[in-house]
Amino acid sequence: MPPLPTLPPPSTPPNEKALAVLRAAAAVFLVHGFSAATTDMIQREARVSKATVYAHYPNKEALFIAVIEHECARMAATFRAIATAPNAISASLFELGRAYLQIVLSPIGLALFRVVAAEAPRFPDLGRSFFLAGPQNIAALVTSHIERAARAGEIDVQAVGVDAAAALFLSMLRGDSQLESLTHPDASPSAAQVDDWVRLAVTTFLLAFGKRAAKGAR
Amino acid sequence: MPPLPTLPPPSTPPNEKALAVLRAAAAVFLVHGFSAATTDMIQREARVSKATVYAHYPNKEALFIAVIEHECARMAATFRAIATAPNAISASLFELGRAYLQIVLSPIGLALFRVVAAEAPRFPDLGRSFFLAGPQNIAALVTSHIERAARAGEIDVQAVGVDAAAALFLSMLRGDSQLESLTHPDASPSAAQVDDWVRLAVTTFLLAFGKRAAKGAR
DNA sequence: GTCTATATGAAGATAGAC
DNA sequence: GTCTATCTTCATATAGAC
Repeated sequence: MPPLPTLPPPSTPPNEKALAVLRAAAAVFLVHGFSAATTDMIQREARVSKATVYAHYPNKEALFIAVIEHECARMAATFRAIATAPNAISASLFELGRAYLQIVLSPIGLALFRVVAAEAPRFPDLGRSFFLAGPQNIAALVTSHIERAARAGEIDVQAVGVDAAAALFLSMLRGDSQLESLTHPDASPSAAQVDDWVRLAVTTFLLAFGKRAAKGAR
Repeated sequence: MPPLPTLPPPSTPPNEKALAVLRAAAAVFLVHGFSAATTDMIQREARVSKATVYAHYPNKEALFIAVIEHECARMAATFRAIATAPNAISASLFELGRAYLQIVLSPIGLALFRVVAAEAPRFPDLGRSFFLAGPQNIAALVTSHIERAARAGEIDVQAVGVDAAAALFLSMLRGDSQLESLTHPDASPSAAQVDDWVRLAVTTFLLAFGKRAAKGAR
């Protein structure tokens, strides 16, 4: 009897310990930033010896880069999931906006932004990765949604163009909410507060680009 | 309501060396952030001995706090200068917006934002100081400008309120420009690019809140 | 690959002369 | 107040056994 083939480890089997290191590193780097984080913290958080950390990553910088790239990929996957979700076709600006803001204002979203903004001068590639995985990704989503709405005659964005309209919508969403959350780390915004922000952005967007009926009816 | 205390003047003794230390510390902290900055760098930059640094500031944290408070106070002063400038009464949204964006996107403005965002969890007071000195300050300015325009019948912001309208205008201004500058530290936006961003925000603001003639005339 | 133990350097902060 | 010299601690990274 041939031996039952043990389930072959997937192509790139991240070693169990290697994964523990990466997860621990994420936790530590996202809380303390690059410089204040120490390999000791990571080693302890991963319940692993210091040598094990260096067995999988050549140095602290490489580990940091791996962490941020990993988080960016997760963020990108989240946005792709929104894009391909069954309700995507009927997704309103409001739903899209709320999904975006919930990610941006989540503890991980804020921490990632803090770290990337702070370390972009030192790690320029990470700044670009973050921009592509997050803002760029969601902007493409919103743009296509706006394009559809424009073709359907629901809105008119000729004054600024589709891309700018999408960017402005996202800017209005992020604007104050992200700034307040970044500078007031104690207070986490409530779900109701988030909804208020989204409504405000949607209202203003439609005032600017909605068909005149919406405004004239007032 | 207790009177808003003006930011307490940073305890800067008129001492020549103390000022050199503070200026050097600003240069170092704004470039490297708190943790990566070392007192050696500051000492060297100030052309002063290490003991002199500690003669004026009890430790690295206190020096950092002094630096950030000082920069926030400078920023607040800049905005107050805009407010009281002779041309303030005739200042258009465009001029106000450009002044704001030039400060936000300046090397110091970006560096200050990076550092404050990164260190706000560790130094919550600095987050608050920054918010009051910068966004809050300029928002008050824009709000009063919008209020005047609304009373003059040039715009109608009843749909969202004056405060929200001001916040949205500033959010549209900052939005993409600040995000791109933060994540792409190599490329500094040109003056023309800045003007484009301001025009875009003003255009959209007027589309949303301008009297219908502006929109109907299109 | 994983551990314990350690080398090596640098950081924050101080002592003591002037 | 200011300097030179130094103390102490701790960080990154490695050596060598298993």
